[in-house]
Parts: sequence; structure tokens; C-alpha cells
Amino acid sequence: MKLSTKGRYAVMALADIAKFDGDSPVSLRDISLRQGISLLYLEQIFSMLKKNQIVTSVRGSNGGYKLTKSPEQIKISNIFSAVQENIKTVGCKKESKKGCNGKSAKCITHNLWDELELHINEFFNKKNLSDLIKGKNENRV
Amino acid sequence: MKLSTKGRYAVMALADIAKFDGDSPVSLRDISLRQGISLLYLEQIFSMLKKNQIVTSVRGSNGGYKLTKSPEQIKISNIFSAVQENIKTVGCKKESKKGCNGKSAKCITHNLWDELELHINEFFNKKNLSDLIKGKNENRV
DNA sequence: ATATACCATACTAAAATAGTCAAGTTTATA
DNA sequence: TATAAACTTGACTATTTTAGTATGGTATAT
Repeated sequence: MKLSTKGRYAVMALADIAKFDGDSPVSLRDISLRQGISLLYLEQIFSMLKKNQIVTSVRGSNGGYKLTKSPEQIKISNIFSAVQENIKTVGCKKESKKGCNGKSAKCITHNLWDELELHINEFFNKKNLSDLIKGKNENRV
Repeated sequence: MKLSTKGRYAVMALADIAKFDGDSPVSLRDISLRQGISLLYLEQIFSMLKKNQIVTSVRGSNGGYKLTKSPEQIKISNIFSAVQENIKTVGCKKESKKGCNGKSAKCITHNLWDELELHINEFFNKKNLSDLIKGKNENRV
């Protein structure tokens, strides 16, 4: 089980914006250089972030992206759902209301995965962008 | 982010053994039929579980597998590490002692993924096989 | 004897991941 | 107003992982 780069890069890039945020928008080129993420890949990711109102874009020379809200208000869970990095721990072949895998009841492990999913989502709901750029993370790249 | 079938099936199959455990060992054929998992795939998984002393095998007719410990003593984390379903949420390209991705410091999101990993591992450390077969899970398949 | 069970290695189809490539449009500013 | 810097869109692709199959055994209870 691992997180995809899409989700991780999205958080990384937004933390970068949060950190370097001023009056002017932050360009993808700068993020690309600072974070070592391909520019073309960033464009893909930011297209999704914009559609989901995590960022707004400023076109033209010296343009770039800005956060729509303050870092405190942007939860990691918001970012993940924007880039469709969803935490789907379970994957019973055929899950219906009645049961899993075509059986009449849910599988014996079902609650366990549900609980885990809940845990992870709670974790990402409690964390926001501001948590990443303050305190002991100050010297991070 | 999702769990692989290998990890999930391993837990499922062991819960099955725990549930139907008696004096005689439980055959993979029975588990395969009850849980709807390919017999050949189960053999692969149980090979790993045996190597890691989660189960012992009894050969010959009416043979099968038995848990080496009581269900209370077998943690989900033990099972996952046996089948190499490791919770590696982070995947910085080049992570050294100094930093990530060839930089001089760890990346800004590093602590976040580490924390998540810790959370998940704690969760699986607290859960054992017995939790799956008692109480509200009694009627599960 | 033999059916039932475990054991081991190699192989593969399909899906997901992690991007790249091409061809634009928009706009600040020199 | 030319143009470079920036955003936008959609298609494409190599690599890796996943989720198994296939094959050919060995061991042992009955």
C-alpha cells in the first residue's frame, strides 16, 4: 500500500505555494525547480486543483497560481480528493448491500478495512497545509 | 492508495482458519471454496505465511494448515509483514539520511507521510485475528 | 496404491502509475 | 505590438505492479 505521486506531489506543490506565498502568484516553473517535479506533470495536477477550487490561476507573464483560501483552511483531504487520490482500502470483487464477492453476507475482514479507511481519512481531515510549513518543518525543502 | 489482494486475502484466509479451527488442520481447498480465493494463489500466500511462522502445515490426506498461536496473539501487522504488504506511504525518489530527491534537506511533506505510516502501523498492531471473528462479525462469511 | 494435500518456480494478461509529447491559447510587459 | 512566459487540453506511452495461471513436482494418511 502506497500513496501515488499524484497525491503526494499535489500536497508538496501546494505546500510550496503556501511557503512562498506573497502578493504575486507562484509559477509552476518555480515549483518544478524547487521541488524537482516535472513541469508537464505539474500542469496536469494543477488543472485538477483548479477545477476543484483549491487554487486560482493568474495568466500571462509573471503569472502563476495562488491558493483560494488560507493554508489553515486547506485540508490534506481536500487536496487528495481533488486529484482523485482516494483512500479505498477495500476492494471486494462484488460488493453489494447484502454482501461481498457474491456471498450473502459481508466478508469477515470488511469492518477492518472500513475502520482503517476511516482512520486515514480522519488523519487527513485533521491535517492542513499550514501544519506542513510551520514549526519543525521550517527548514524543509 | 489501496491494499493489495495479497495482504487482504492473507488476513481473510487466516480469519477463516481461526473461525473454523478445531483439532484438525484447515485445508486450502476449504478456504478457497469458502472465501472465493483461487487455490493456486492461496498456496503462494501460505508459503509465505509458513516461512514466517504464522502457520504450520500438516501434509497428507486430511492435512492442511493450523495457526501457530492463538488468534489473540496474531496481529494484523504480523500477517502483513509476512506477505510483504508493507505500508510504505512515502516514496521520495532518493531518500538519504540528509534529504530527499538529492536535496540537502528532507522534503516538506516528509513528516506527514511518516506520521500517517505510524498511524496505520499502530492500527494494525492493535488489531488481531480474534477481533475479526468475535462480536459483530459473527455472521460474516 | 493413490488421492489429497503441500511446495516451488516461471510465466503472463491487465491495470495502474508516472510521466512525456504536441499543439495550442492567453496576457503582461518591454 | 511582438513575444516570451504562463496556462490549457488531450492524446500517447514506457514501466511497474497486481493478480493471478500454469506446470511439475513432493509428502503422507488412509
